[in-house]
Amino acid sequence: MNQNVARGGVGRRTIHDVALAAGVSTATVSRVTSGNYPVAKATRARVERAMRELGYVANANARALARSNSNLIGIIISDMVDPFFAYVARGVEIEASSRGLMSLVCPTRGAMTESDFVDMLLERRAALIVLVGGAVVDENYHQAIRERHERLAAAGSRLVLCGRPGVGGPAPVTAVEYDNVGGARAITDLLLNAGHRRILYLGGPPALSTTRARVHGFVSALADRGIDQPAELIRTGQFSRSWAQQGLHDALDEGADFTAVFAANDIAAAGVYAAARERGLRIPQDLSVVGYDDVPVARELNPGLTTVEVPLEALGREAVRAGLRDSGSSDPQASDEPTVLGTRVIHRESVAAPNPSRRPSRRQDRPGAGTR
Amino acid sequence: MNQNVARGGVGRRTIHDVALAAGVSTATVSRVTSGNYPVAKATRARVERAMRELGYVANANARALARSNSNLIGIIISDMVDPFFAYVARGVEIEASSRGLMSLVCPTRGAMTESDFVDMLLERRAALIVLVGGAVVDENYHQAIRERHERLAAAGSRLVLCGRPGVGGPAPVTAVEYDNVGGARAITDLLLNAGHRRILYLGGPPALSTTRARVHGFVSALADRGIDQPAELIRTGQFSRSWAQQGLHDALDEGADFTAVFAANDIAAAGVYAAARERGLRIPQDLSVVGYDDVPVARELNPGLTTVEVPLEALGREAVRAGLRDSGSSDPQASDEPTVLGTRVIHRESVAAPNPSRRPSRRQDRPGAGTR
DNA sequence: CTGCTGATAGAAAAGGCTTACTGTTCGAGT
DNA sequence: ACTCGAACAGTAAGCCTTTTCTATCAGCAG
Repeated sequence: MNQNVARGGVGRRTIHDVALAAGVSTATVSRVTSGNYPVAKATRARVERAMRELGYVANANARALARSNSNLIGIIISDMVDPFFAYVARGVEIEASSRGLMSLVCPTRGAMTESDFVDMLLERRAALIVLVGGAVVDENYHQAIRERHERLAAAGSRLVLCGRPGVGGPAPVTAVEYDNVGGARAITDLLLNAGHRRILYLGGPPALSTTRARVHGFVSALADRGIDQPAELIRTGQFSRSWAQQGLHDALDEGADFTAVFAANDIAAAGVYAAARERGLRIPQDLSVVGYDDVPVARELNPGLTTVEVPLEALGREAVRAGLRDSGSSDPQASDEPTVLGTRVIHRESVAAPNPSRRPSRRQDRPGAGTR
Repeated sequence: MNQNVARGGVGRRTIHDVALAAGVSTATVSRVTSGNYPVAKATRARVERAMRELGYVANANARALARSNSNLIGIIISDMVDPFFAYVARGVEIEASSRGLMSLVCPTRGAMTESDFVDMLLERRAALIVLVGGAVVDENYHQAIRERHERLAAAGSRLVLCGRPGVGGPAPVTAVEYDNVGGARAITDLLLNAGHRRILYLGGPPALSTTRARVHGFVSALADRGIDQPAELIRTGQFSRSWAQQGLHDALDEGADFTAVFAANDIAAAGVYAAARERGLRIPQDLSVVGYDDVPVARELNPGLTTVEVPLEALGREAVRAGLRDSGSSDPQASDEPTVLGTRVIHRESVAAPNPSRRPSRRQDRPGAGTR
């Protein structure tokens, strides 16, 4: 065997070593590894043998430089321990790794912003960047997304929006969404059908597209029954458990009148459960509660939380499919209409008919009483 | 301004453009961006201005190639939606991004194996690879880890073990662990102090180092009180909720005699709760339950789960600190002793004194009865 | 026998950044 | 006034692959 020493790298073989060992040029080796150019059968075999014997593994960085495109896919999420994002990220990862792409997860909860991460991914020439989760859709939104999209396109990266509004126009940005309005409407109907008329909507950042859509579905379901939702029964803030917990306490302290709570998501619902327990309110006898997302905690809550299932993992998978789809066809219209995935109601035990004898009220219920 | 067109890339500026615009050589620009070589103040300012004006962003792939080391850090975990791993990964990510490294998450639950990912990370010249979670420690373990370690070291990558046994020897592999034995012992003592003598250990893959250590802590705490744990009360299998749920049903069906359950982790504990509810067993009156890890679900279970807190995020952070620590000092002994993080018991409401009148028994309790 | 075509394979030029070397400048020491 | 060395900046050789041309070779039609 050709015992030439590896140059460069730290003791690693390069395409050069393989070429020498196989008695071909580096170009041929490259053609064998990338497989997108004809190589004679015998030659291919020799090259493959040399690669095996030398334990050759291509330098992905050199490849990325030469191709000016890396096989990396950036997943920009808010927080990787939040199950909503974890499941979407998993979907992205599954679809990515099935195509040989590696997933860079970029949580914006820490010191880095979405924009920092986009820059870093740009430097890396990531193949695809998936922006996950709701966004603040103000007058700058479309402009900002479009600019980002163009900047990325110029560098050969693709952008896909996942769970936030698409951006149309002459060069639409690929988007994959799920049905927030429909889901909210469906679960509100469920509450309505159980007899509730005064429902507290609790949680979610007010400016976030997700919140807007859910609230919209909620309010319009009520409106369809001729119910006018009072402003004091829509309390937005954050998606967190602690915010919702405090939120329920506040609403009760202020004497708000409601028999059910629509928590902005399941995590918030957990906060509602906690506060209800602290108030000695039984779910669902004294208070019905519904959530959104159907993340695993929904089933661990006691009683089980009735909620809206969001196809989180499918959302992630679909995002990379859509993002990579039109790689071949140069037809920009292909990605014009955003994909939207359906949601469905998951029935558990947290909803019952309103209890006329016992309604949530001011602090006369001693707090901290526990479940019993 | 110098309006030279960007060469190469797709419309992007290169270090060359910046050099031209600033009237310096590319070497100088490089020195400004990397900051590891003195540059006169005025020159630096000019270069920085040029970069800003051109919107220059370095090509990370070219840099990685030239430096033969990318600013990537691989996190090899079993599953990104499992909170145990999600929290560790978050710790890694936080520490990584504070050093300008990006995190590649590599879940081995899918089609890829740990070894596949290691290869891919090798191709990329990842700066650090963190292997998270317990491992099957058989006769090959040390050998395999050591080999992997050497292969990585040869390519300039570092390896750190996180939550699995370290590998000593002449060139020890950096490891960061947490105290499984001590934690298990402590929470077993808590059960013992509450009066329990017959405790079922439930869950966790039998061969996994994590399971071994937890069971060891459990058994030795019992032994310290002169209790000999019968084999039928150690039931290992998987960490999953569903496995544990079925496991409790099986144990009960087989008439096993116990008053408390030590679930291998909190997720398994959730399964125990579910099965207990299906059996009409009240926690903690009829059955005490403890878990391990203290992931968020522990607090949502009702009653709150008494468990062992594992500093998951700190574990991840410490792993990258330790892995990157001895970059400077070439002293290999620096990482000899694995770091081990402490655990502590979190008291909630799932433990009570054993109930003499009511003990878990065969199927006479009608299943599916719910909580009420 | 000549010129052409198709299938392969090689040479060499990117691709963008880092860094060892090699200057150059300028102030300080003598 | 002269040498020395610090401080800074430029030159150019990498780092490893990909890919565009170009060359070679067989086989074949004319």
